[in-house]
Amino acid sequence: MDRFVSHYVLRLDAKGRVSVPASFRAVLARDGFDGLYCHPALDRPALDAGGNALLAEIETLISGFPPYSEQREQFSLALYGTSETLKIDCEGRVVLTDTHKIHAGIKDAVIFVGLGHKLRIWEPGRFRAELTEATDKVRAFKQELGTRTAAAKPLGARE
Amino acid sequence: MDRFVSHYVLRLDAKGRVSVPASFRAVLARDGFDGLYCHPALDRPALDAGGNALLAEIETLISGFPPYSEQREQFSLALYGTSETLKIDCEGRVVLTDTHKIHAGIKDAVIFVGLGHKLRIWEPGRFRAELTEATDKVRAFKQELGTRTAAAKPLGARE
DNA sequence: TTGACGCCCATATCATCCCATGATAGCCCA
DNA sequence: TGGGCTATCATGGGATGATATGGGCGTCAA
Repeated sequence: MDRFVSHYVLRLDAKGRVSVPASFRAVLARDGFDGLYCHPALDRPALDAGGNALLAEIETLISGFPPYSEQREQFSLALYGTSETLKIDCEGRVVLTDTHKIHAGIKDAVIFVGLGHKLRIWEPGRFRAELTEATDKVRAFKQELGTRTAAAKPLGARE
Repeated sequence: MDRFVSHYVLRLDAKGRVSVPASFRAVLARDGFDGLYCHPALDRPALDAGGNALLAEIETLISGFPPYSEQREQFSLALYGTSETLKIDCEGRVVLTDTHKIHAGIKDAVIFVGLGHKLRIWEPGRFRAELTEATDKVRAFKQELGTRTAAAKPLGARE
């Protein structure tokens, strides 16, 4: 498997360490990235993390703005400036920074959520709220898609 | 055969394992996917499962939204974040996660239903209810189609 | 010194692997 | 055509290994 899939609840130990799920470590290893690149999500109380695929996405986003433009500076700061490359110890654990933990409201447990090319780290309670909301919206969108498809032309999306 | 067809009732054993029907395993093998990709169906108490064909469908859907867009984030979360790649042991069995079993109301038996490019996993009782309802709708639609067809031209739509 | 961090080892739980058994269906041969 | 054999498949249980997690110790820097 070459993408981050599924979600896992993991607990922080007394030293603040948390295991990165084995399947995610496997994706990172395949991606060729040593460590875990991590930054606060732009508009959520969560952390985005990943490897080279995430870095490439960020690079693409930033290079889309003209050099020295205000937006480029701001996105560089928000994405590069606040990020960390966490080391993964030989048991597969990382230590989140205090800044990141505060941003996501993380105390003694986290949820790692696979989003395909990257993963997201949540405080478990907040994740459940987010998931409910996303599920509702996706469901509504699917209904709309279904009725539209039936009435007009197919969109290429089946089912 | 390169698609999932027919349906099979299988029972979970004491460890929660359930055999994937041999014919479905054959389709997965031909598809080149190792394991069984599985996620909760968006608007039904059932699970959608499959291999590369299903993943490709999801990938196509998600990549249709721009990076960092709200919809992309929600679809990634609802589809990738809630999915699992189940391993198939050498006897052809998988273990469903508790979350998935709860979503589908699965206890000690399941029914695997082929849907062509993917398959769906139901608790048998709920499947029968769904089947009854679907049959009624199809029958009504067919009647409607018949009267319309008699008056005008055929639509080419099957089923 | 003290605290943070990296490295090492210990352990319990759970998943995976491996082998065994019973049932069924398809095949071969008389 | 009928009977027996065999391959395939679903199912069951024990053993082994991986993984998450906890804690000890040394090192480096403030």
